[in-house]
Amino acid sequence: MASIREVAKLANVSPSTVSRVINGTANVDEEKKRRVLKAIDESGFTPNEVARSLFKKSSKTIGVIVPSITNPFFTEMSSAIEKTANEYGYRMTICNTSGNVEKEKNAISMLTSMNVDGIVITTSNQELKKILENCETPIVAIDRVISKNTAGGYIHCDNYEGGRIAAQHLIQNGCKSIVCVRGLESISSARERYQGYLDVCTEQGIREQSIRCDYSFTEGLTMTEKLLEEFPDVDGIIACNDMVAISIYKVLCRRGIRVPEDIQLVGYDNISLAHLMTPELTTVAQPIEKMGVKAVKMLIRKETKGYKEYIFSPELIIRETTK
Amino acid sequence: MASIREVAKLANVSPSTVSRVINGTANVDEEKKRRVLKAIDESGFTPNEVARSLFKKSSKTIGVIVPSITNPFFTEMSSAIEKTANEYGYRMTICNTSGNVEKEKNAISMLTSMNVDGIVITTSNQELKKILENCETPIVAIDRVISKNTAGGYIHCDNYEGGRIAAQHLIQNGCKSIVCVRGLESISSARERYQGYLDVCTEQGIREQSIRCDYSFTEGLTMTEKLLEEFPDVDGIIACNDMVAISIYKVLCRRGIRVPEDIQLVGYDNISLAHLMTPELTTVAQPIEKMGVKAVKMLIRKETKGYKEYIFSPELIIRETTK
DNA sequence: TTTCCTTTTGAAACCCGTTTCAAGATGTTT
DNA sequence: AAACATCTTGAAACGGGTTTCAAAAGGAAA
Repeated sequence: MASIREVAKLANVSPSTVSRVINGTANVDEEKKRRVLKAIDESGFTPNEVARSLFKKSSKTIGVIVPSITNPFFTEMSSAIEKTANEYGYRMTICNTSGNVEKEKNAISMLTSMNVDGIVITTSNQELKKILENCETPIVAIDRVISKNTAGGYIHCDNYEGGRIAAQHLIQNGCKSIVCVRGLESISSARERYQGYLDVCTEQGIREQSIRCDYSFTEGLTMTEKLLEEFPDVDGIIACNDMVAISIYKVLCRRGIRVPEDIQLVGYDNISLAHLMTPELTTVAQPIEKMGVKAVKMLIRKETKGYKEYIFSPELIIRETTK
Repeated sequence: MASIREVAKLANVSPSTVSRVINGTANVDEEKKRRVLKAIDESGFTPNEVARSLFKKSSKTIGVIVPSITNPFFTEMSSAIEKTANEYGYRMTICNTSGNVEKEKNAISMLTSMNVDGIVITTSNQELKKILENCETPIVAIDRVISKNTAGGYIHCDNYEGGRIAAQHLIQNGCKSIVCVRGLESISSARERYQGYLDVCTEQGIREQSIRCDYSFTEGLTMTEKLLEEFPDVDGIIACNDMVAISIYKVLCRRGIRVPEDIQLVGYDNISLAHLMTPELTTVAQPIEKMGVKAVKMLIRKETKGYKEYIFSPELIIRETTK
């Protein structure tokens, strides 16, 4: 691979001049510029990004740390991040952690030592609080809060309101026995959604019924079985996310339970699959793309000094799994 | 951020010694080693990966270039790649190209100038042939071939056989009017699958019927409408992938057409959603994970000198959308 | 023609971890 | 005690762009 010094030799100028031609950082004599461009072309030179970022302390990269790269919520978010990053001349690199603290720590130190210009992270581990506070790289937490007022940004959608919306919708639709398939207690967004559901229940004098479930569809499957056993009179289910809603639907269907006639079902997130599945899934939409876009903008504009919170509003999308 | 020279000063040794302690590349006096470790701990030093990879010409990273990061086939593949890469002490960075040649070229030059240790690419653009041939970084094409015998590896699943399997299954199940929703002509894997379908049709004296469709579910939706208009007597559909199969199912369902009673449907890929959807999707499985794992192994073991082809076998997974 | 200002240019330092090389230290053999 | 082998260690060079700084060159004003 040709280096800038070889190009310089070919064009009979100094490396500095070549650098100036490449980056347009200073005026260069037209004749020399032509020679340099010719030399670059002939040698097939491409500037070495590593050397560049070593000096610049910037790699024009946004790092994304997520608990799963197969979960559509995160891929749709990452997709938006990547697209936006590209628009601003940045790349994206994804790290998958499976929610594992060690992997998260690794990912952070890896990304910072790669000179990424910003990190978007979705995590629930309180342990990371100190690390993130001492991290010089701009960081925004997305979807899940690590700790309010920790340095960095926090982008989320009003989960409490989302939980309320879902519960209210089912009650309005005549449900008397609503079960909330709540996410893990450790996940802030899941706790908030549950709280929204709970408050509506107490306000309306409806019994609280819930069951815990992580965000995977395998667990969605087994938890639905358990749910039906524990709450045989259930007529409305709020799922912790759309993937789980899909698996709940599968089990109900298998059991011959009709949706929405016997049980009404509402998901959460509005991933594109919610619209694509049959029947189409009623769900509480989060503006997934907008959240990703906002995260990138905050990072690039360096709006993460101190603590910056940005809250989006959820929206109920009524489709076919509720009346 | 502390540098190795600061650590050296703190520990009262030379930077070389610090480097040797970090990497265990040479014996270091126990007492000095202790001082160095103490200094590292106190200063919170982490080696700068950029400087490291500048010298080493390796970033311990595998680059992945895919046409979409929301398509489950690619995310499941990337997930396997990431997991395997991690096991070998490598990271993964994903580039999304939307099938755009310019973005693909950019991604390649970006990744090589980042000193990635290997590239996994899924592309159909013949234009890249020369670039890939001249690329010093090990490359493996996955799923789609760029050109046989081009330098690098090529990992795929026998698509011709997959097309045959799907067609044979439908014929055995009594289908008389089978429509192949074939993928884009530009995509080698799609061409091969179609060829498999076609050959079975001629062998069995069945009429060839097909319609083109890209791998997005939006097009899947509109193409199904067109399909039903053009082939009103259709009783079997082979989809170019599972996502399209899901959208085909949606349209059929909407029209009141029963699956599998009126029309039998077989997908392709066996993404995890195929199992999760209701009804469960009969599909031709590709060993997505194994393909990803193999790609990483080939790259890390530097088995890509010359041309290395590795073919997996497809497998019919009979579920609920066929009789 | 001299002086001053502006522009262009290359040498060298810089970013920071790694490695080579040779010197210094320690130990062993004869 | 001399000669030799082995280990430990730091100085310096390296990788490849970028930037600073000062010199050189060109142009304009006096």
